[in-house]
Amino acid sequence: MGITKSESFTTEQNEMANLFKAMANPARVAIIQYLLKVDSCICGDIVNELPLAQPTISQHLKELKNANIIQGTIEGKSICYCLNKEVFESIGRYFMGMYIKLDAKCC
Amino acid sequence: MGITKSESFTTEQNEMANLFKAMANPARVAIIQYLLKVDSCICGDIVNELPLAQPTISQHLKELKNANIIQGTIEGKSICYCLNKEVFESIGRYFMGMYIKLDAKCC
DNA sequence: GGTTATTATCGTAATATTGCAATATATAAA
DNA sequence: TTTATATATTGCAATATTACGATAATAACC
Repeated sequence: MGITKSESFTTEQNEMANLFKAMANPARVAIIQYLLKVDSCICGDIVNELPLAQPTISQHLKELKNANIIQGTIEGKSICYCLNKEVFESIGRYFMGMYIKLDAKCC
Repeated sequence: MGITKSESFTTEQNEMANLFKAMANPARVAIIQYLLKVDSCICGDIVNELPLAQPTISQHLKELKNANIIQGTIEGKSICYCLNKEVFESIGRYFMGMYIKLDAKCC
């Protein structure tokens, strides 16, 4: 055992879990916050900003890109990264929708 | 290494990461969705609903409770679980706030 | 007390994640 | 074409997560 039983759950449940997993690390939260502040930047900027090695940052950027949270555009010899606006809107709606649906009646 | 360098990041960044981590698993997403549907239930109901063993469900409930996503109240020999409304409001606001801050200008 | 029902904990095996050094790749500049 | 710059990939060690069987803890009921 030790492996998540993904096949036992719906595609939507797995997609939500993967989206949260992409944000479930302080370095990736910091990258998202930094991108929110500067709008867009190159990988090297983040390496200078965070106390992590370049390969580590590169790996985190890859995971954020796989989850469609950020996008990267080649610009000469560097790559320009920025946040994907739609993702944050849809996550926000997901949670606000839950909040509205939620009854105050609890145990 | 292999350990997350939590001490290198802010308390807020670690708290957000931990909150996402608590939801970064399809079983826990399914538990949250089930609780949204039924308002409240006991552990045994979730064991019947999901294809996971009782100790596994119990462990997932513990993690959700640690993250303050759910709360459990002792009711006789069983425990009644329900969602914490405030958490979903605050996460929703976090993302909607990001969406509003986000400029359309990307790379 | 003894029994049953419900949930939690312990121990463990399998797998996933994190971080980095070393190295590879790609593009621009000289 | 060599050199410098920027990012990605590989390989690995340390640690974390996932799932479950066995077992413990707790509370109601007789």
